[in-house]
Order: sequence, then C-alpha cells, then structure tokens
Amino acid sequence: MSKVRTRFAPSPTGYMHIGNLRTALYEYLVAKKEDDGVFILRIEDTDQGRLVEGATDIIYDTLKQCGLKHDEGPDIGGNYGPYVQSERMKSGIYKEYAWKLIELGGAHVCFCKEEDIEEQRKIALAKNVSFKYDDPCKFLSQQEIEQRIAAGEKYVIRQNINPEGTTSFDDEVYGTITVENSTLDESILLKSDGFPTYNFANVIDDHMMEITHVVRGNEYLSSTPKYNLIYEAFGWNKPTYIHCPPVMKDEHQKLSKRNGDASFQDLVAKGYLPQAIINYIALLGWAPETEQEIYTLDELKKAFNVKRIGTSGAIFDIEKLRWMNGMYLRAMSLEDFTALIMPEIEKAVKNPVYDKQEIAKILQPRISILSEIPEMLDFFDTYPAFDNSFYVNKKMKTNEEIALKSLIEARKILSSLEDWREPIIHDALMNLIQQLQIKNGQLLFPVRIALSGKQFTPGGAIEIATILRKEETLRRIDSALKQLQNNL
RNA sequence: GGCCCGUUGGUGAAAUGGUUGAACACAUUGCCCUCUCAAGGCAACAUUCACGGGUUCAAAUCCCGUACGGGUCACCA
Repeated sequence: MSKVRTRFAPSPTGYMHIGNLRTALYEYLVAKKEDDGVFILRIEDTDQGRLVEGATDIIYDTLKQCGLKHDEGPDIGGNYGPYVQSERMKSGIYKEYAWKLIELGGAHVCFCKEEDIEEQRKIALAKNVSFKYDDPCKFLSQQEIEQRIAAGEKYVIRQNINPEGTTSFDDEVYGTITVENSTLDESILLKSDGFPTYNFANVIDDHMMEITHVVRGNEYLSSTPKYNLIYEAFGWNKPTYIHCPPVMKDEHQKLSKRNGDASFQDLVAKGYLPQAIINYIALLGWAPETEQEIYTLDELKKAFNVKRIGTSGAIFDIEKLRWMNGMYLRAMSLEDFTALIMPEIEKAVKNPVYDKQEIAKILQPRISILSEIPEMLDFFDTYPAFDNSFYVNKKMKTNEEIALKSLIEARKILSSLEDWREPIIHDALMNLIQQLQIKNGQLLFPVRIALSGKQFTPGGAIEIATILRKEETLRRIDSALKQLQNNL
C-alpha cells in the first residue's frame, strides 16, 4: 500500500472562501489520518486572466492560521516540484503530454474559431437543446495539420472521445457513477496560449505528483469520466475520488465569493477564531461517529472518516458557528482569553484607570465573537443618558422610589470605604442589604443601572463598581440621584 | 433541454430492513440559578423521514415512477 498523498489545488483568485477551505481541510485530514500521509499545496494559475495579486499569500496565510500545514508546496519545495502550474508549464510538460496523447489517439489538433463554436452553442442553448460540439478538425490529415501549424495558425488540442460504450468510476462518497460516452464533450486540453486547461493540467499533475486521493467539490462529478479516459489513454493508475457535497448559503445557492458571502478572512475579521471555523466546517457535510462536536485538529485527524461524508448540500449556519466560537472562547484559560481580546478592549475602553484584566474577566462568559466587544463596553468611557424607567423591574421588585432609597444608602456606604477592592465592596453592600432587610436585587439592580446607564451590562453592580473605581462610581451615583430627585 | 447528483425538523445531522412511538447539537420556547445580560442546569419542540406505488412478516432504510432542488454541458477552475 503506497503512501497517501493528497493535494489542495486552489486558484489564486482572491479571498479564501469557505467551501474551498473545507475541501482543503478534508484533503488534509484524508492525508493525516495516516501516519505518513502527505498533504501537498499546488497553485493552479493557468487562467492568466483571473489572477489576483496577493492571492497566493492569502492561501498561505489561511492554511497557516488554520494549522493545515502542507508537506510540499511552492514555498517549501518537495520532490515533485515545481508546485505552481505556470512554472511547470515552462518545462513544456503539458504540451509534451498533449502531443503524446495525440499519438495515443486520445486527442487531436483543432483549428476551429472560438467564436464560431460559441455561436453554435448559443443557438443550441436558445433552443434549449443539448449542445455537443462535433469537431471537423478530427478528420484533418496529418499533412494539413503540420502545414497549418507551420503557417502560424492558432490551434488548441482537444480530447478525443469515442462515443461508443460507457465510462464508470467509483467515488468514495457517491458510489459508482456510469455515463454514456456519447454524452461526453470533447473538451479542450491545451489552450491556444499554450496553457493547459484545468481538465488536462489536473490529470497530468496529479499523476506526476503521485496523488492517491483526489478530494474536490461535486461540481466535478460530471467531468470525472473524461479525466478517467485520459488516464486510460496514457495507461496510468487512477486516483481514488472523494467528491464533496456543496456548502450552501441557502436552499438554492452555494456559498460563494461572487455572492459576497463571508470568506474565511471576513469571518476572522468579525472575530471568529480559525480553530472554531475549522471545527465548524468539518461538520458541514461530515458527521462523526460519536456525539462529540468540539474537536481539535488532532482529534479531527483521528475521528475523520471519508465514509461518513454526506451527499447532499449543507447550509452554512452562522448561528451555530457563533455558538461554537463562544465555546472556544469560554474554554480558554483566563490568561489566554485576556491576551486574545486585550487589543479589542483597548480599542473600546480608552480610560487608563479602568482595569482591563477585570474587564476581560467579566467578558469571557458573555461574548461569542470578538466584534461584540465594543458595544458591550461603551458605557465605561461614556456614561450614557438613560431613562429612569430602567429602574423598574418587576422581578427585582424595584422602581424609581426604591432605587432612590437604595442609591442614597449605597452611596453612604461606598463613600466611606477606604479600600476599593471587589471583596470589600461586596461585603459592604451585602451587609447593607442585610441591615435594610431587602432583596439583593432591590439594592444591586438600581446600583448597576446607575453605574452603567444601561439595561443590560456585562457584569453586575459590584463588578462594575470595582472597575469604575471609587471616584467615578460616586460621581455616577450622584448624577443618577439628581436625575431621580428631579423626576420624583 | 441532455447527462450526473441530491431530497430526514428552521439549521447541521444520526439511523444503513426489526430494542426508532426518528439520537445528538444549533436555533426557538418555558423553567431553575441569578444584582441585569450572559454562562450553566433542566424541559418542550418531526404521529414521521418530498410525494405516489411496489418488494417484505417488517422500510426513513431496498426497487420503480413523479415532483422539487443542485451541478454540468467554457480556450474558468
């Protein structure tokens, strides 16, 4: 049994979209499930028109952030290079193999004009009739071909498909698929600019790089028989195919860059953790054997099993990602969490007096994504205007009158405190509650409202008071008292 | 339109002919906890597996048909 070798072969055309990332993940997992499996990165840049500058770096960054470390690739080399198709082309391999395929009867030279074929296709499409190009160049004499090429005429190399019989292949996910050869198009393998098409480069590269498992989206399901015909013409071994169901945005549309759907970069910018994203997308289209849902990459390597990849499209549910991201955030040690969100806190809270460590502590159980932070902390720097109706809470048994009394009492105690630390504040207020023989909420709820000016806050009255420090706490209580007195 | 693929709840999904009167998770709703909001705990939530036939003692699971959805039919990948 030879080593498992898989490859992630993206085109450098922009941000990394989620479906693509999931394919990379599965490719990585298929390889790394084995101790000696090899995961390869190959850049497919044969469409020179679609190249986007910097896109290759995005690919490297994404893989790195996700921990999908490749063993061979353009940046780290390997024994099967080069790993960029445009560089591979320089050695002339695609042309060489294309001509070899012609010799073997698997392809032919074609001089047809692109526009002419396009014309025919449009007519067929308009009539809603199936279109298959019947290439007259198939019957050109060897001599004529040579003459026309020598004369500098542009040509492409097109696959030959015998319309007799059927072609089958086994897919690990979808099972055996059989098609009539007569329904297969004779597609272009080598473009007139000398670059190979995906259809051809893929087969050549996968063979030369000794790829054992081809993992890709199921949009390739219908062209796979054509690739197999090429393998057969060359007499090469075919890889194991693993076609994955699409990642959908909703019932009808795939998740895609074109629709402006969130890319990996967008999600990270919104405050989702790469590990959480990886974990979540692993579950889109694949189901573990156990009920476990939270997985580290290492755990995924062990648990992953191609046989449990599904066949129907899975809708990307940002709500569940959000939940999972929260799980990751809460599972972190306070130190790690604090380090992670400190930049966000510093952006949201400028006043240097406030203890950012304490703020991190109250935030940890309350946020799901990092972008929620600013809105939660806005009341620290700016004491918002608020309505006295905030004090009314049926469950807490509070209203404006009770709030007024509570705030007066709380202010007295708090202003007498020399030492401003959480346990001290806590004991002082709790003693006061005992003395007054009231419910916790009747004192603490109004204090929290007075200190924050908000109905909902991260942390309770005592935690907020601790962070605000004595001076600001008293200032806000005074302000709140004045507002209450004026209105009563 | 031809060909290929798919169809279990709002979402991800389990189940691979019989302890299923369909797991588990997200979301939702309710309760508990509680100084708010969260977090945490508990509970509710598909008389039913797109629909119609068939096979079988027994079907979400096998077969056929229908409907609907997706993919593909590029000198894009």
